[in-house]
Amino acid sequence: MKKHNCIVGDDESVCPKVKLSIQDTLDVVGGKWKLVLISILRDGKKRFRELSREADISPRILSKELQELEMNGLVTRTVCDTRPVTVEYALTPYSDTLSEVIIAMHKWGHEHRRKVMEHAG
Amino acid sequence: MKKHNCIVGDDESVCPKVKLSIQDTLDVVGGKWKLVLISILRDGKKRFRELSREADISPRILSKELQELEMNGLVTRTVCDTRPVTVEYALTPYSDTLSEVIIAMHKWGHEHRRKVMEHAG
DNA sequence: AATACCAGTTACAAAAAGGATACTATGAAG
DNA sequence: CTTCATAGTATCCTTTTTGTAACTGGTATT
Repeated sequence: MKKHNCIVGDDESVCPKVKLSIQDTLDVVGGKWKLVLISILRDGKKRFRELSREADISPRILSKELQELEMNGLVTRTVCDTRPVTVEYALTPYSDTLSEVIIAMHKWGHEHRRKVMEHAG
Repeated sequence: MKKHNCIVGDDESVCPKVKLSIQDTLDVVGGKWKLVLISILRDGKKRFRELSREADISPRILSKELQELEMNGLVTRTVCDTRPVTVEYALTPYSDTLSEVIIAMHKWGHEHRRKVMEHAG
């Protein structure tokens, strides 16, 4: 399956815009953790260990995910002059553009859980 | 990292609702293909090979993804009495509840691409 | 010096996802 | 009988993702 790197001049019938846009989004915030991390950071900036605990994610994965989010301009990493040194991760203004996505997923997950539970109970 | 199977009685500070809801959503439509397939099916029902071609996804993966979507009540599978037999996949009414998610991701991906391109160009 | 906390990194293993190819089974067309 | 199209499945392999545990390096506390 080839990469969808068809920025321009692509055959619309084979690689329609909607499919492309969704894949673009998934490239940036897809995977198991990125949207979870962003949703946690919406409560305010957090330090590395705090994020690790709150998301229940190991330091290795967390480090990688945060680097990718930083590279995509969604979070900032700030080293604080405390002892011991702490590092704060915060959302950028650009990450606000993801609000609709996160709110929609939050709402859907909530409703879906309700429906699954009432079906089970 | 433990499963987030805390349906009730969970410690809100460790497993807040937003994180949980998003993880619930990802459990159902996370991964590389499910939202892409749903977005394609929003144009109307498709047969197996059509989906395979349009999404550029191999039959093995497509089969697995469609089964999972069917199990979660998001698509229906209909065997048609044609020769050779064809199978139609279509969205269920319940899948409409994902519209906000899909539209939000579509919009974000589109805008993000615009921004990345203007920054590169 | 021993201990502990912070922010990671390294090394390794396991699991999940993805992909290529070939194959089944059915039925029609040539 | 061969070829083609349908919808998958089976097998094998590679890549990606995720996880565990231990470890570095810096600073402070006891």
